[in-house]
This record gives sequence, C-alpha cells and structure tokens, in this order.
Amino acid sequence: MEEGMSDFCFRGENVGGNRGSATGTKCGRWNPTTEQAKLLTQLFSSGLRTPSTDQIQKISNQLSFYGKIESKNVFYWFQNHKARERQKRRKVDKDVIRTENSISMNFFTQNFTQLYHDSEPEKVTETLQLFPLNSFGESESNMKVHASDCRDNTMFTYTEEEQMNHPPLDLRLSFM
Amino acid sequence: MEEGMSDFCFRGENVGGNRGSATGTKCGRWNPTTEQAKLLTQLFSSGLRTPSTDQIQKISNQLSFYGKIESKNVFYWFQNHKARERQKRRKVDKDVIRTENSISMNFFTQNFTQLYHDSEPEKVTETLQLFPLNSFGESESNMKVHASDCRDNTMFTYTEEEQMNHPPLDLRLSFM
DNA sequence: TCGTTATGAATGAATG
DNA sequence: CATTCATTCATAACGA
Repeated sequence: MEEGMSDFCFRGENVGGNRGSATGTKCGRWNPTTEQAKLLTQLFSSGLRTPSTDQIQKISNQLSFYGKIESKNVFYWFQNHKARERQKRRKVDKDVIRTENSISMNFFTQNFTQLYHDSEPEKVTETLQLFPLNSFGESESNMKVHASDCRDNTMFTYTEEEQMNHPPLDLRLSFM
Repeated sequence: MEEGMSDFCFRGENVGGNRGSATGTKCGRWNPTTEQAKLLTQLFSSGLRTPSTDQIQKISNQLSFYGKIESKNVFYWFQNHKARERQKRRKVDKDVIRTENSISMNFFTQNFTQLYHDSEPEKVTETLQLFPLNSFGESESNMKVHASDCRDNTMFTYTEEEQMNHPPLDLRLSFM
C-alpha cells in the first residue's frame, strides 16, 4: 500500500522483453513494466485521477505496446494509486499531529489524556498543490486540461537498451 | 522466490534507532519493540483483526510510547498478521484434506473435527486491560484501547466467515 | 558468513 | 471511493 516512505524502490524491468510481470512473478497478475509504470505515474502526477472508460481504453492501448496489459489494469491502477495516496496522507497527517502533541508533552506525564480526542480534521488547508487539481471529485474537463499539460517529453526518457527494444511510439497524450 | 530479482532498493537513510527487542539494528524498516509486539499480539488475540483507521491511530499512539512507530506500521502489522494466520490455516486445511484423501474416508469425521481445531478469534468479549495505564496515574480522559472500545463489532465476528473464503468465480468486470 | 525464516512493506485485484 | 484480501518483494533476525 503506502509508497515512498523512507524507502524508494525501483523495480527493475525484466529484460526478457515480453511482459506480464516485471519480476519473476508467476504471471498470475499484471505487473507494470517500468515504462508502463512511468507513464501511468506521469499521467497521475499530471493530475489525472479518475480516467473515463474511454481514457482508460486509450491509455491501455498505448501501454500495451510495452507489454501485456488490459484496460482493467489501468482502471485498477488509478483506483489504487489514488486511494493509497489519500490514505497515506491521512495516516501521515495524523501521525504528525500525534508527534507534535507528544513532543510538546512531558515524556513521563504523557498520560494518554488528550491523545485520544479524535483528531479528525481532514480539511485540506494546504495550498502547496503542485498541480491545479481539485482535490476532490475532478471532472472530465479538468482531466483534459491536465492531460494536455502532460505534453512534455519527459516521459520519453528511456534508458539505453530500452531505447532499442521500444520503437519510437508517440505516447503523447493523443487520446481525449 | 529466487529468480527474477530485479528490484533495487535504495533505502533512504532512516534514523531508526528504534528497536528495543533483540538486536539493536538501526535500520530502515520498523520493527516492533517487545512491548509493542506484546500489545499488538494481545489485541490480535483479543479478537481484533481489522482495526479501523481510528483504532489504528489510537493503537499507534499508545505504542508510540514504547518506541518509534507510525500508524502505517500498525496497519501493516494487522494486515500481515491476519493474512498469515489465514494463510497458515489454509495450508493446514489443505494438508488435512490431502491426508483425508490419502486415508480411508472412514476417518472423515475424525479429521473433520480437526479441521476446525484452529482456534479462531477467541471471543474475548470481556474487557481487557491491554495497556498499563495505571503506571502513569490515570486521568479522566484516560482511554484504554480495550477490545471493548472497538465498537466495530466486525472485529469480533471473524469467527468463521473468513474461512469460507472461496473466491467467487464471478468476474463481473465489464469494462468497456 | 551464508542459507533460511520471519515479517515489514507494497500493490494488484476485488467488493460493497 | 474505502476497505479488504492475496500474493509478492525485500530484508531483518536467526541458526549453523
């Protein structure tokens, strides 16, 4: 679930070329290739959160070039990524609050007194949004805008060998 | 389990410093101190299986007294503990079944009983003093995380529904 | 020191 | 959308 805590893991691609799973997975479930993951992440950070079935289809088509993939994989990917990002933030936020409270308390008298009032505020008072994404239900229109912002080529930075294996497919968000 | 390892992890230096258990490893991933482990185990054996976000938070707060810990750790702990218990039981069941098959069915009833020997969540509906709060002088709002505090009854109803966990071959995914 | 085991962490896939 | 489950990956802990 959570991601990017204190560890940063980079899943290596399975050179084999074919796909199915990056690592030596028993091919039971889909596992994004590095390229697929890269693009998906790219889309996500560009603001895309809940792609429409249409978008999913297109994304899936694009990604299929890098390996076996079904649209439902894309669907789930976004679903999970979004949920986990949210969930993570929630947990972390609360932990931070807890930490702040506890450090401001005397270690020994730190009875569990107020530690229990439900710290619920989920209010996003933050304003450091890197992207103009509406934290909540984003609409199709918004996604389009963001998606188009994704026109940069950063997502095409391949690494040596991959460069060879993958023809220069234009992955610019042509869909939508 | 051996082949295909192609993941490289770069551990962001982590202060660590926790660990109270055995070896003092100052490493990246959390490891429960003996006290933390003890309490978690108590909660688990008291019937708690899937703590809600709130409960996780509370538990985490409590455990933080015994050492560095984040709510996600608690979350994972329960997730893993439950999964592995289930997994273990599944394996045992399988073995039993295999045994039944290889042996005359005359022993069926006998073994059948054994199939459920596995102690499922003891219905400890009794309030348990899981935390040594007394040691710090109780305060009015002093809340103990007894199993009873978890009004989420679901945690006490995992008696057997989970075991009948047969993947409903129902792929009603009708994407696009 | 190395192989194994236990377990923390992550994530794909569902389900309600 | 949140919550849960299964399976896998990674590594700390441990035994020889």
